[in-house]
Amino acid sequence: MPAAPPTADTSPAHLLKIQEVAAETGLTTRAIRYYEELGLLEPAARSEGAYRLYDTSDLERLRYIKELRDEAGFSLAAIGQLLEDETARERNRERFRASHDPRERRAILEDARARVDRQIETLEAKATRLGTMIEAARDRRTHLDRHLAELDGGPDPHPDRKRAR
Amino acid sequence: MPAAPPTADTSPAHLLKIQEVAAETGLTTRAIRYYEELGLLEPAARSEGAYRLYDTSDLERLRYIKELRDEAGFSLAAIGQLLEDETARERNRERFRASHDPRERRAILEDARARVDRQIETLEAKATRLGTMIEAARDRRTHLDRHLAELDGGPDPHPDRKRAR
DNA sequence: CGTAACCTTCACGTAAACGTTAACCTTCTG
DNA sequence: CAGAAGGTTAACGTTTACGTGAAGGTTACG
Repeated sequence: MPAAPPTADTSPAHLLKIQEVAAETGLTTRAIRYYEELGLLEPAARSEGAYRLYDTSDLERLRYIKELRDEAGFSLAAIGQLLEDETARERNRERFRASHDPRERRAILEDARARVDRQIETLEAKATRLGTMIEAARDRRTHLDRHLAELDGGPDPHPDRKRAR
Repeated sequence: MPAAPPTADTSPAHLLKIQEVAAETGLTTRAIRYYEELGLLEPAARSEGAYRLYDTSDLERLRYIKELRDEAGFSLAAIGQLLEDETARERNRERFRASHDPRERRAILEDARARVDRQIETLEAKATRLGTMIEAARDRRTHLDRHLAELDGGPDPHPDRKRAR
Protein backbone atom coordinates (compact mmCIF):
# COMPACT_ATOMS: atom_id res chain seq x y z
CA MET A 1 0.00 0.00 0.00
CA PRO A 2 1.09 3.51 -0.88
CA ALA A 3 2.36 4.87 2.43
CA ALA A 4 -0.86 6.34 3.73
CA PRO A 5 -0.31 9.25 6.07
CA PRO A 6 -1.30 8.19 9.57
CA THR A 7 -4.91 9.34 9.92
CA ALA A 8 -4.47 12.10 7.38
CA ASP A 9 -8.00 13.27 7.39
CA THR A 10 -9.63 16.64 7.52
CA SER A 11 -7.29 18.70 9.70
CA PRO A 12 -3.64 19.60 9.10
CA ALA A 13 -2.74 17.61 12.21
CA HIS A 14 -2.30 20.64 14.41
CA LEU A 15 -1.65 18.85 17.67
CA LEU A 16 -1.08 20.45 21.04
CA LYS A 17 0.94 19.29 24.01
CA ILE A 18 -0.71 19.02 27.35
CA GLN A 19 0.46 22.33 28.74
CA GLU A 20 -0.81 24.20 25.73
CA VAL A 21 -4.12 22.45 26.12
CA ALA A 22 -4.17 23.44 29.77
CA ALA A 23 -3.57 27.09 28.88
CA GLU A 24 -6.22 26.90 26.20
CA THR A 25 -8.91 25.30 28.35
CA GLY A 26 -8.15 26.74 31.75
CA LEU A 27 -7.71 23.28 33.19
CA THR A 28 -4.54 22.03 34.86
CA THR A 29 -2.40 19.34 33.29
CA ARG A 30 -3.15 17.18 36.26
CA ALA A 31 -6.88 17.54 35.76
CA ILE A 32 -6.53 16.64 32.10
CA ARG A 33 -4.57 13.51 32.91
CA TYR A 34 -7.05 12.69 35.62
CA TYR A 35 -9.95 12.93 33.20
CA GLU A 36 -8.11 10.55 30.97
CA GLU A 37 -7.66 8.19 33.90
CA LEU A 38 -11.41 8.29 34.41
CA GLY A 39 -11.97 7.49 30.76
CA LEU A 40 -13.47 10.86 29.88
CA LEU A 41 -11.12 11.29 26.94
CA GLU A 42 -8.10 9.95 25.15
CA PRO A 43 -5.52 12.20 23.53
CA ALA A 44 -5.77 12.03 19.77
CA ALA A 45 -2.20 10.76 19.60
CA ARG A 46 1.07 10.22 21.36
CA SER A 47 4.43 11.48 20.21
CA GLU A 48 7.39 9.19 19.61
CA GLY A 49 8.37 9.64 23.22
CA ALA A 50 4.86 9.13 24.54
CA TYR A 51 3.93 12.79 24.90
CA ARG A 52 0.17 13.29 24.87
CA LEU A 53 -0.97 15.13 21.74
CA TYR A 54 -4.39 16.70 21.47
CA ASP A 55 -6.40 17.84 18.47
CA THR A 56 -9.19 20.39 18.29
CA SER A 57 -11.91 17.86 18.99
CA ASP A 58 -10.09 17.01 22.20
CA LEU A 59 -10.09 20.68 23.07
CA GLU A 60 -13.80 20.93 22.50
CA ARG A 61 -14.38 17.88 24.57
CA LEU A 62 -12.33 19.24 27.44
CA ARG A 63 -14.10 22.57 27.30
CA TYR A 64 -17.38 20.72 27.35
CA ILE A 65 -16.30 18.69 30.35
CA LYS A 66 -15.28 21.85 32.12
CA GLU A 67 -18.61 23.47 31.38
CA LEU A 68 -20.52 20.47 32.62
CA ARG A 69 -18.42 20.56 35.77
CA ASP A 70 -18.44 24.30 36.44
CA GLU A 71 -21.64 25.65 34.95
CA ALA A 72 -23.87 22.65 35.40
CA GLY A 73 -22.18 21.29 38.49
CA PHE A 74 -22.15 17.67 37.42
CA SER A 75 -19.81 15.15 38.99
CA LEU A 76 -17.18 13.65 36.75
CA ALA A 77 -19.03 10.36 37.00
CA ALA A 78 -22.20 12.01 35.75
CA ILE A 79 -20.22 13.69 33.02
CA GLY A 80 -18.91 10.32 32.04
CA GLN A 81 -22.51 9.16 31.70
CA LEU A 82 -23.40 12.21 29.65
CA LEU A 83 -20.49 11.81 27.33
CA GLU A 84 -20.89 8.10 27.38
CA ASP A 85 -18.82 6.84 24.58
CA GLU A 86 -20.01 9.67 22.40
CA THR A 87 -16.85 11.01 20.95
CA ALA A 88 -14.90 8.01 22.11
CA ARG A 89 -16.66 5.98 19.46
CA GLU A 90 -17.13 8.88 17.14
CA ARG A 91 -13.80 8.13 15.56
CA ASN A 92 -14.87 4.58 14.83
CA ARG A 93 -18.06 5.92 13.40
CA GLU A 94 -16.23 8.33 11.19
CA ARG A 95 -14.49 5.37 9.69
CA PHE A 96 -17.80 3.61 9.31
CA ARG A 97 -19.22 6.64 7.65
CA ALA A 98 -16.34 6.82 5.24
CA SER A 99 -16.70 3.32 3.94
CA HIS A 100 -19.98 1.59 4.66
CA ASP A 101 -23.50 1.63 3.40
CA PRO A 102 -26.12 4.31 4.04
CA ARG A 103 -28.13 2.20 6.41
CA GLU A 104 -25.16 1.81 8.69
CA ARG A 105 -24.51 5.50 8.48
CA ARG A 106 -28.08 6.21 9.32
CA ALA A 107 -28.00 3.97 12.36
CA ILE A 108 -24.88 5.68 13.57
CA LEU A 109 -26.36 9.13 13.18
CA GLU A 110 -29.57 8.18 14.88
CA ASP A 111 -27.65 6.73 17.75
CA ALA A 112 -25.71 9.97 18.06
CA ARG A 113 -28.92 11.90 17.94
CA ALA A 114 -30.41 9.82 20.70
CA ARG A 115 -27.40 10.57 22.86
CA VAL A 116 -27.64 14.27 22.22
CA ASP A 117 -31.32 14.10 23.04
CA ARG A 118 -30.57 12.55 26.36
CA GLN A 119 -27.97 15.20 27.07
CA ILE A 120 -30.46 17.91 26.29
CA GLU A 121 -33.04 16.35 28.54
CA THR A 122 -30.61 16.15 31.41
CA LEU A 123 -29.52 19.73 30.94
CA GLU A 124 -33.07 20.97 30.62
CA ALA A 125 -34.10 19.18 33.76
CA LYS A 126 -31.34 20.97 35.57
CA ALA A 127 -32.28 24.26 33.99
CA THR A 128 -35.88 23.79 35.04
CA ARG A 129 -34.95 23.16 38.64
CA LEU A 130 -32.68 26.18 38.57
CA GLY A 131 -35.53 28.20 37.10
CA THR A 132 -37.78 27.19 39.96
CA MET A 133 -35.18 28.36 42.42
CA ILE A 134 -34.84 31.68 40.65
CA GLU A 135 -38.59 32.14 40.70
CA ALA A 136 -38.63 31.49 44.41
CA ALA A 137 -35.88 34.05 44.93
CA ARG A 138 -37.80 36.60 42.87
CA ASP A 139 -40.86 35.96 44.98
CA ARG A 140 -38.85 36.70 48.07
CA ARG A 141 -37.67 39.92 46.56
CA THR A 142 -41.20 40.92 45.63
CA HIS A 143 -42.25 40.16 49.16
CA LEU A 144 -39.51 42.40 50.52
CA ASP A 145 -40.45 45.10 48.10
CA ARG A 146 -44.03 45.02 49.30
CA HIS A 147 -42.87 45.37 52.86
CA LEU A 148 -40.68 48.27 51.86
CA ALA A 149 -43.59 49.92 50.14
CA GLU A 150 -45.77 49.50 53.20
CA LEU A 151 -43.04 50.94 55.33
CA ASP A 152 -42.65 53.89 53.03
CA GLY A 153 -46.13 54.89 54.05
CA GLY A 154 -49.13 53.40 52.32
CA PRO A 155 -50.14 53.75 48.71
CA ASP A 156 -47.71 56.29 47.27
CA PRO A 157 -44.14 56.53 48.52
CA HIS A 158 -41.32 57.28 46.12
CA PRO A 159 -41.08 54.31 43.73
CA ASP A 160 -37.39 53.55 44.15
CA ARG A 161 -36.44 52.05 40.85
CA LYS A 162 -38.81 49.72 39.16
CA ARG A 163 -37.36 46.33 38.44
CA ALA A 164 -39.35 44.06 36.21
CA ARG A 165 -38.05 40.98 34.45
CA MET B 1 -46.48 34.46 88.27
CA PRO B 2 -48.77 32.45 86.01
CA ALA B 3 -46.32 29.93 84.54
CA ALA B 4 -45.36 31.65 81.29
CA PRO B 5 -44.61 29.28 78.43
CA PRO B 6 -40.90 29.42 77.58
CA THR B 7 -40.36 31.80 74.64
CA ALA B 8 -44.04 32.18 73.89
CA ASP B 9 -43.70 34.39 70.87
CA THR B 10 -45.28 34.25 67.47
CA SER B 11 -45.24 30.54 66.70
CA PRO B 12 -46.59 27.69 68.79
CA ALA B 13 -42.96 26.62 69.26
CA HIS B 14 -43.29 23.55 67.08
CA LEU B 15 -39.71 22.43 67.22
CA LEU B 16 -38.28 19.33 65.62
CA LYS B 17 -35.41 17.12 66.67
CA ILE B 18 -32.63 16.47 64.24
CA GLN B 19 -33.85 13.11 63.00
CA GLU B 20 -37.26 14.50 62.20
CA VAL B 21 -35.62 17.32 60.32
CA ALA B 22 -33.55 14.79 58.44
CA ALA B 23 -36.65 12.86 57.45
CA GLU B 24 -38.36 16.06 56.45
CA THR B 25 -35.53 17.45 54.34
CA GLY B 26 -33.99 14.31 52.94
CA LEU B 27 -30.65 15.18 54.46
CA THR B 28 -28.81 13.01 56.94
CA THR B 29 -28.34 14.05 60.53
CA ARG B 30 -24.64 14.09 59.92
CA ALA B 31 -24.99 16.48 57.01
CA ILE B 32 -27.15 18.79 59.09
CA ARG B 33 -24.60 18.90 61.88
CA TYR B 34 -21.88 19.39 59.33
CA TYR B 35 -23.65 22.38 57.83
CA GLU B 36 -23.87 23.81 61.29
CA GLU B 37 -20.13 23.24 61.72
CA LEU B 38 -19.59 25.23 58.54
CA GLY B 39 -21.75 28.01 59.87
CA LEU B 40 -24.55 27.54 57.36
CA LEU B 41 -27.19 27.47 60.08
CA GLU B 42 -27.83 27.34 63.79
CA PRO B 43 -30.69 25.36 65.29
CA ALA B 44 -33.39 27.67 66.60
CA ALA B 45 -32.89 26.28 70.08
CA ARG B 46 -31.42 23.59 72.26
CA SER B 47 -33.33 21.44 74.69
CA GLU B 48 -32.46 21.22 78.38
CA GLY B 49 -30.10 18.37 77.58
CA ALA B 50 -28.53 20.13 74.57
CA TYR B 51 -30.63 18.45 71.90
CA ARG B 52 -30.76 20.51 68.72
CA LEU B 53 -34.25 21.89 68.08
CA TYR B 54 -35.28 23.28 64.71
CA ASP B 55 -38.14 25.52 63.70
CA THR B 56 -39.80 25.90 60.31
CA SER B 57 -37.42 28.63 59.16
CA ASP B 58 -34.56 26.22 59.82
CA LEU B 59 -36.34 23.67 57.68
CA GLU B 60 -36.69 26.14 54.84
CA ARG B 61 -33.08 27.10 55.12
CA LEU B 62 -31.97 23.48 54.98
CA ARG B 63 -34.18 22.78 51.99
CA TYR B 64 -32.69 25.82 50.31
CA ILE B 65 -29.18 24.63 51.06
CA LYS B 66 -30.01 21.26 49.62
CA GLU B 67 -31.42 22.82 46.47
CA LEU B 68 -28.37 25.00 46.02
CA ARG B 69 -26.23 21.91 46.45
CA ASP B 70 -28.20 19.47 44.31
CA GLU B 71 -29.99 21.51 41.67
CA ALA B 72 -27.53 24.35 41.28
CA GLY B 73 -24.42 22.36 42.11
CA PHE B 74 -22.82 24.95 44.36
CA SER B 75 -20.14 24.03 46.85
CA LEU B 76 -21.00 24.47 50.49
CA ALA B 77 -18.53 27.34 50.60
CA ALA B 78 -20.34 29.07 47.77
CA ILE B 79 -23.63 28.40 49.50
CA GLY B 80 -22.23 30.03 52.58
CA GLN B 81 -21.49 33.09 50.48
CA LEU B 82 -24.96 33.05 49.03
CA LEU B 83 -26.64 32.72 52.37
CA GLU B 84 -24.16 35.05 53.96
CA ASP B 85 -25.59 35.93 57.29
CA GLU B 86 -29.01 36.30 55.75
CA THR B 87 -31.22 34.34 58.04
CA ALA B 88 -28.53 34.08 60.68
CA ARG B 89 -29.06 37.73 61.45
CA GLU B 90 -32.69 37.74 60.43
CA ARG B 91 -33.65 36.87 63.95
CA ASN B 92 -31.83 39.90 65.30
CA ARG B 93 -33.47 41.97 62.66
CA GLU B 94 -36.88 40.70 63.59
CA ARG B 95 -36.26 42.01 67.05
CA PHE B 96 -35.11 45.31 65.60
CA ARG B 97 -38.20 45.46 63.49
CA ALA B 98 -40.39 44.83 66.49
CA SER B 99 -39.08 47.72 68.53
CA HIS B 100 -37.22 50.38 66.57
CA ASP B 101 -37.97 53.21 64.22
CA PRO B 102 -39.08 52.93 60.58
CA ARG B 103 -35.79 54.13 59.19
CA GLU B 104 -34.00 51.26 60.84
CA ARG B 105 -36.61 48.87 59.54
CA ARG B 106 -36.21 50.27 56.09
CA ALA B 107 -32.46 49.85 56.16
CA ILE B 108 -32.85 46.26 57.26
CA LEU B 109 -35.30 45.47 54.52
CA GLU B 110 -33.19 47.11 51.86
CA ASP B 111 -30.19 45.18 53.01
CA ALA B 112 -32.17 41.96 52.76
CA ARG B 113 -33.32 42.96 49.32
CA ALA B 114 -29.77 43.58 48.20
CA ARG B 115 -28.81 40.11 49.36
CA VAL B 116 -31.71 38.52 47.52
CA ASP B 117 -30.75 40.50 44.46
CA ARG B 118 -27.26 39.14 44.57
CA GLN B 119 -28.61 35.62 44.98
CA ILE B 120 -30.82 36.09 41.97
CA GLU B 121 -27.93 37.41 39.92
CA THR B 122 -25.77 34.45 40.84
CA LEU B 123 -28.51 31.99 40.01
CA GLU B 124 -29.35 33.73 36.76
CA ALA B 125 -25.73 33.74 35.72
CA LYS B 126 -25.69 30.01 36.24
CA ALA B 127 -28.96 29.60 34.39
CA THR B 128 -27.63 31.63 31.49
CA ARG B 129 -24.52 29.52 31.17
CA LEU B 130 -26.65 26.41 31.36
CA GLY B 131 -28.88 27.86 28.68
CA THR B 132 -25.91 28.42 26.44
CA MET B 133 -24.92 24.81 26.87
CA ILE B 134 -28.41 23.63 26.05
CA GLU B 135 -28.43 25.78 22.94
CA ALA B 136 -25.15 24.26 21.87
CA ALA B 137 -26.54 20.79 22.38
CA ARG B 138 -29.63 21.66 20.35
CA ASP B 139 -27.41 22.93 17.57
CA ARG B 140 -25.59 19.64 17.54
CA ARG B 141 -28.89 17.82 17.28
CA THR B 142 -30.00 20.04 14.45
CA HIS B 143 -26.75 19.35 12.71
CA LEU B 144 -27.25 15.62 13.09
CA ASP B 145 -30.78 15.93 11.84
CA ARG B 146 -29.57 17.69 8.72
CA HIS B 147 -27.10 14.94 8.08
CA LEU B 148 -29.83 12.38 8.57
CA ALA B 149 -32.03 14.21 6.11
CA GLU B 150 -29.26 14.30 3.54
CA LEU B 151 -28.67 10.65 4.06
CA ASP B 152 -32.32 9.86 3.63
CA GLY B 153 -31.96 11.01 0.09
CA GLY B 154 -31.96 14.66 -0.85
CA PRO B 155 -34.71 17.21 -0.32
CA ASP B 156 -37.72 15.07 0.55
CA PRO B 157 -37.24 11.91 2.57
CA HIS B 158 -39.77 10.87 5.16
CA PRO B 159 -39.69 13.51 7.89
CA ASP B 160 -39.21 11.19 10.84
CA ARG B 161 -40.90 13.09 13.61
CA LYS B 162 -40.54 16.80 13.71
CA ARG B 163 -39.10 18.10 16.92
CA ALA B 164 -39.16 21.83 17.40
CA ARG B 165 -38.68 23.71 20.65
C1' DC C 1 -37.70 4.13 87.46
C1' DG C 2 -35.70 1.23 84.23
C1' DT C 3 -34.66 1.01 79.62
C1' DA C 4 -35.17 1.56 74.64
C1' DA C 5 -34.59 5.06 71.48
C1' DC C 6 -32.54 9.19 70.47
C1' DC C 7 -29.14 12.73 71.22
C1' DT C 8 -24.28 14.76 72.11
C1' DT C 9 -19.44 15.33 71.12
C1' DC C 10 -15.21 13.53 69.49
C1' DA C 11 -12.63 11.08 66.26
C1' DC C 12 -11.25 8.37 62.64
C1' DG C 13 -12.52 6.58 57.70
C1' DT C 14 -13.72 7.42 52.80
C1' DA C 15 -14.72 8.83 47.92
C1' DA C 16 -14.05 12.42 44.65
C1' DA C 17 -11.11 15.56 42.45
C1' DC C 18 -7.33 17.03 42.03
C1' DG C 19 -2.14 19.07 44.03
C1' DT C 20 2.57 17.98 44.70
C1' DT C 21 6.85 15.67 44.62
C1' DA C 22 10.06 12.18 42.94
C1' DA C 23 12.66 9.88 39.51
C1' DC C 24 13.29 9.64 34.95
C1' DC C 25 12.74 10.44 29.79
C1' DT C 26 11.95 13.73 25.47
C1' DT C 27 12.23 17.95 22.74
C1' DC C 28 13.79 22.00 21.35
C1' DT C 29 17.35 25.47 21.09
C1' DG C 30 21.73 27.71 20.91
C1' DC D 1 25.30 17.93 21.59
C1' DA D 2 24.65 19.99 26.13
C1' DG D 3 21.17 21.34 28.89
C1' DA D 4 16.92 23.97 30.01
C1' DA D 5 12.12 23.25 29.47
C1' DG D 6 8.61 20.35 29.48
C1' DG D 7 6.54 15.49 29.51
C1' DT D 8 5.78 10.59 31.72
C1' DT D 9 4.36 7.42 35.34
C1' DA D 10 3.84 6.45 40.23
C1' DA D 11 2.69 7.54 44.52
C1' DC D 12 1.51 10.03 48.35
C1' DG D 13 -0.90 14.46 50.23
C1' DT D 14 -5.07 17.57 50.54
C1' DT D 15 -9.73 19.44 50.56
C1' DT D 16 -14.57 18.77 50.51
C1' DA D 17 -18.49 16.54 52.15
C1' DC D 18 -19.95 13.66 54.53
C1' DG D 19 -20.17 8.10 56.76
C1' DT D 20 -19.37 5.42 60.68
C1' DG D 21 -18.54 4.09 65.11
C1' DA D 22 -17.34 4.95 70.25
C1' DA D 23 -18.49 6.55 74.76
C1' DG D 24 -21.73 8.54 77.25
C1' DG D 25 -25.86 11.78 78.40
C1' DT D 26 -31.24 12.60 77.55
C1' DT D 27 -36.20 11.61 76.68
C1' DA D 28 -40.22 9.18 76.40
C1' DC D 29 -42.80 5.31 77.83
C1' DG D 30 -44.86 1.43 80.32
